[in-house]
Amino acid sequence: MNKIDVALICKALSDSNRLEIVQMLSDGEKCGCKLLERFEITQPTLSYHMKTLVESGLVNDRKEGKWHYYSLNTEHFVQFKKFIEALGCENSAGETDGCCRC
Amino acid sequence: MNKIDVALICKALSDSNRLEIVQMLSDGEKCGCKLLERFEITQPTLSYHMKTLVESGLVNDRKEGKWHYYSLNTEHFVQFKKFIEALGCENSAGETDGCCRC
DNA sequence: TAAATATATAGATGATTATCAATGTGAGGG
DNA sequence: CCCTCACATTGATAATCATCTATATATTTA
Repeated sequence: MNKIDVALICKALSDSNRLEIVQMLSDGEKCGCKLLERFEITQPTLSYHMKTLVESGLVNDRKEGKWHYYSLNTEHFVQFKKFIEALGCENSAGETDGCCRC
Repeated sequence: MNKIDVALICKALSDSNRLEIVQMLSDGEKCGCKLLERFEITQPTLSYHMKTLVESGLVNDRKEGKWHYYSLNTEHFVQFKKFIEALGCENSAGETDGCCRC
């Protein structure tokens, strides 16, 4: 995962509605209409946010009948977390113990 | 640290220039002119990005003579990492072992 | 087949973003 | 006291964002 991918995910998480959607999905997959109930936004706006999340790679979209089930893309999410975890940690070759100061 | 703070930090990290600045600062504090050397942007644009980072709480700004020294706000950064680490982890009360599946 | 439901798309709008050139400010040096 | 250097601010601009209303599409149900 490179800088561009991470920046895209950060952009996806830079809206508090979308952050809350991700929190809700951590509990397991949910369909769009269930998500919509929890927000004070219109259906097209939710659709727009879900598109943003899916395109960032953070969320999966599974269609079943007339429903869309959204879930976290765990693989991608873990990679993102690793990048953020490493960010802000000195990784210079000069370190003798192989550990950063964070 | 609440959702609004996290969304603000994510917004600050949603630009690959700023992501790279944070990477550079992980190596220790740097002055603006040193940072500027590494990018293909003008000085006002760097100034704008640094303001964004400082206002997100992620970066400290220390003035010394005519220089500005920027460094990571470790405390804030650690809190952000904790939030992201917890995000996407089920924390429901039903869990018996107190651990999430991530 | 017609109605209802879940979602997407199109088009509009006001707000915000990233960027620049030009200029202002404050500190040091000759 | 002027000049230079590091940085901020202003004003402009083109692009993107978040949101809405209106409408289209696809699927299930009566």
